[in-house]
Amino acid sequence: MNRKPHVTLSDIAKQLNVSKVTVSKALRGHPDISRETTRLVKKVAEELGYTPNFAARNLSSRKSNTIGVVVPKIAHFFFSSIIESIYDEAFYNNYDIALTVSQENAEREKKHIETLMAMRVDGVIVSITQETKDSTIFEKVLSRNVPLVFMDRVLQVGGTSQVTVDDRGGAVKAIELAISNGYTKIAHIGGYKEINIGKNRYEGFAEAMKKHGLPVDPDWVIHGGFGEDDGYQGFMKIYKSGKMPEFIFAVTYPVALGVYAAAAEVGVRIPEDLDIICFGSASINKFLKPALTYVDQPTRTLGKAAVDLVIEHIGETENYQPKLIEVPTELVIRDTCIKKKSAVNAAAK
Amino acid sequence: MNRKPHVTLSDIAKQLNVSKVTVSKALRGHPDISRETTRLVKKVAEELGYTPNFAARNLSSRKSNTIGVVVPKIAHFFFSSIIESIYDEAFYNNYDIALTVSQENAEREKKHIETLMAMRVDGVIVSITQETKDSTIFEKVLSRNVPLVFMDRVLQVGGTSQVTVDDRGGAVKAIELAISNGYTKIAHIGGYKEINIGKNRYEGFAEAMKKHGLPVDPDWVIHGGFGEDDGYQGFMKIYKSGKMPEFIFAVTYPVALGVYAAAAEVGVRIPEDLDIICFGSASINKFLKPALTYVDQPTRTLGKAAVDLVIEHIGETENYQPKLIEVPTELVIRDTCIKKKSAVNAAAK
DNA sequence: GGTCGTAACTTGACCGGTTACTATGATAAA
DNA sequence: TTTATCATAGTAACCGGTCAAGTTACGACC
Repeated sequence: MNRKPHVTLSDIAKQLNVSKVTVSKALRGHPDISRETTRLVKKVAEELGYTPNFAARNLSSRKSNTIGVVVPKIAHFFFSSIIESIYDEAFYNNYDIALTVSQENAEREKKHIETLMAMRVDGVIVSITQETKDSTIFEKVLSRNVPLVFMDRVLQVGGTSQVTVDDRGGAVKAIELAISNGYTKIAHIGGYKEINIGKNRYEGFAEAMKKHGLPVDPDWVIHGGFGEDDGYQGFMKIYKSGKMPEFIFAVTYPVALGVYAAAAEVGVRIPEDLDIICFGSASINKFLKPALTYVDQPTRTLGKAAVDLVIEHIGETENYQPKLIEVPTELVIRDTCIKKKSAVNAAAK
Repeated sequence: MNRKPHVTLSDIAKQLNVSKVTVSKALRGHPDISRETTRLVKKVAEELGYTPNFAARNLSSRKSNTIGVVVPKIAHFFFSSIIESIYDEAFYNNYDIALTVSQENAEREKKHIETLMAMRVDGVIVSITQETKDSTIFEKVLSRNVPLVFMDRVLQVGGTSQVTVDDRGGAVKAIELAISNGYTKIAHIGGYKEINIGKNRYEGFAEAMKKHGLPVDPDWVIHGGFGEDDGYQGFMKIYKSGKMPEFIFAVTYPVALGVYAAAAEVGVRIPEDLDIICFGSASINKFLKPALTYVDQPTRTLGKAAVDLVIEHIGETENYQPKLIEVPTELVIRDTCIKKKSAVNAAAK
């Protein structure tokens, strides 16, 4: 296999005795060039095995036709399905995606965003890490006039658009379902309060409790991360406190799984001894026993909306108005968060 | 927010009254430039908020420092965890990753590879789709002298390196475990035979059966895809045939899940009525009831090996020797594929 | 004093496209 | 016949870097 330098526009031009501009225009279907010439150019390009050089194209046209994406995790249903929808929507709109994964690490997130800037992506979609606090890197993106859209996990930075889930409303729905099923001793294993999804889900929980005149026991409100281990630890903390709630509202699906694991370990039965509901789901939920009742987040809608939003902003050369899109949630009833058995009689509610 | 054109090397150069080459070299830590000048350049670069332009860099240096990756799926544990390890290893070696997802669609796969070529990625890692048959696009990659490494799912194309799993050996281990547990009526819900993982797992199955003098019933060997639905259909096909095996060897984890779903639907209990083992796992396996006993594929090893291999090939300017790496599997025992309880019951079935 | 080596820069070309103008011949309008 | 217009194509500059090959100043060495 001998080194075959890449075919360029000039190679095609030489072959046809035209200028490279003609070739460039022909390949892009520019009306300047006649049907016949265009046909010839395309034919020769094919024969020679021409492959455009994106670096050259991006450099001279000052756009990359690429949207940068930064997500905290990839091996989780929520994000991987969002990513699939982002790819689909970008593909449909003829954009490329530059995907990066921060692994819930703020420093890595910053590096990735710098790389995306260096790639001169036309826009950026970010779902921040659990630990992201510093907004300077995002302000830098904005100051460069690069459209920035936060998705699901957002940071308050002026001028950015957001696509979020109705976390507060979803949490209220979840708690009200629990209450309507006769539960009063309700705990919440939540995420960090510093991040919107943690904060809003907690607030929805608190709001619903208050509205129904139920006390919120501080020992029954745990704040931590969004992973399985956080759920495990959260449960154990509550368990060891000695007083058990009847019901847990978990901030994410992995957290709920952590609760399952911990409960199994200490012999607490779900849903008999402890019932549960959570935010988000996974493709395997139907195989879980008991399958979790959950607040569904429409991942496809989220991804599509985020892409559409950046593209819209890319179109607007001048000062665009940031948009805040909030997509509604839906309760999906499965095997948990069912009518409380011992309280069936007292279900005069 | 007013349009602020990007800061370039020349901007920094002007400010310091040096040439842009000096700036370029300084930023790269080239020994040509004095400590003092380098310090100054970096300081001004920082002040001005310089961000390199990768397109320009790639164009003039003729390399992108990027590895292209094409996978068929992303929302599945196997691939998403491989991808995480690919990112980690690339990050460690200072390479960027351009990730694309073919969605098991050969045409899309081809398009993605063309995009990667246009990006002039330094190397490509591919896990082909279920339906990929045509190898011309891959030959095109090779003819361009771009290192190509197939990962897990491979196509036989001369000159490519491969990182695969010991599918055949893993299948043999799985079947022998079943046999040692007393099973003789063993079915296989397999993948397409045209693709290595489907072919080799099937062959391992057949080899083990033959070795132990067990018959392979053609009705008990199903070939299809690698998804949950394929498992569901596969089970139903066997179930409707009227004669049930005691044991199923599923080609992938999702296929096994499909079997779970189908079995539950028709009231076949796992593992009592029908026992099962599969290739691959998922993070939620421990929550599955019964948790699947499986042939573990070391995803982190796969991803890392693939990246190391491309990088190695990128290093070698001249004709490199393709390498075939096969990583071993391991049996992980959980709740299925356990000792057969009663040969009488099973036989009476 | 002349030659050489070296540290520290600079010059100019080039990577492979795109873009804004310019040029040419043919045809239509005046 | 002259001028305006249009369809087609060409020219030259530029995008923001990198690379190879100079250039300059200065001390060392014989």
